[in-house]
Amino acid sequence: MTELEQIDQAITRELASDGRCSFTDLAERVGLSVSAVHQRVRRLEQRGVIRGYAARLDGESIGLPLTAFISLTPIDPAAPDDYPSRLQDIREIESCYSVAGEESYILLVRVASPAALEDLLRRVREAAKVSTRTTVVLSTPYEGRSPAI
Amino acid sequence: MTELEQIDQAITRELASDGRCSFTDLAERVGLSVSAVHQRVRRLEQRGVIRGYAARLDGESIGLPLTAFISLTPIDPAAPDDYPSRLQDIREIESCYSVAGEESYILLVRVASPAALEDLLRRVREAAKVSTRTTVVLSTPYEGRSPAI
DNA sequence: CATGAAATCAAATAAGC
DNA sequence: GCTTATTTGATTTCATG
Repeated sequence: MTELEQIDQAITRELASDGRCSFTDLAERVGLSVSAVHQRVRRLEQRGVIRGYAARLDGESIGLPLTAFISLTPIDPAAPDDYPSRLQDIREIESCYSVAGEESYILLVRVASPAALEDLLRRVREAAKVSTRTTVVLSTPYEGRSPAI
Repeated sequence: MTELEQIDQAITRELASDGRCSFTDLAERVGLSVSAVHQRVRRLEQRGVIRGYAARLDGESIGLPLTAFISLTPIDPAAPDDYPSRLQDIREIESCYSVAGEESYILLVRVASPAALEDLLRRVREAAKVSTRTTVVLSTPYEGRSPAI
């Protein structure tokens, strides 16, 4: 992990907020030739600085209007700590964080309905042998803003 | 909010996991002509189904190795509920969720160091007149996976 | 709404500095 | 590692079914 220099910072910042921006535009914005930018972006991808690109989708429109956080607490504290792999096939789970604090993991999930959430919780408990605490999201004032770099 | 038909679902699914995919590739993957796909993507963007595109960045590489959840509880329950706008200029906050449950809001933040987190917490408390509970992320097994559509 | 063709523009590679 | 030049391929518009 080596510090990003100015120009790479500028490129990642642009792509964080406008992931489909053309190399041509990018080159203008950061003040470099198109092929220089092209090389740098490829390098940032290879180094793993840029992990990929995603369209940000509206939950309502795609039929997944219900977002929730699910906190996991192991039932058996001596059980092996392999929760992420036990849960990775559950596609409603968009993110999985291992955390310090009262709980061991926090999941961010998106589902179609309360009934779907109920079913998801059952599957999570069964797959991971955990107890759960669920916090339903009422609204999302903002999400996925660009990092402060 | 009208149901997405099959082909638009396929397009959004592709772009969710590969946001920089060319229209040409997209057309092949969904089995339509390039210009038809082009029209549909523009339409999905205009309808707000696709809210934008983002590069997914590696926290370590961009100098923000510390991720945390901050839960907010209003100090004065009678105060106006304008926390998101009071906090929106704090760039370390990537997401802001209004939630049901013990707390009122959950923030997802990324910072450079424990000291930066301490400073951020001070600014959040001051700006929003809230008490905070912070859960530090130890690792992120996965994040931002494509929605289950 | 989809297609196919035409024109414009961008991406990708290579050569030279 | 940047630049310019070149080729290849993608984007975008438009006319048409």
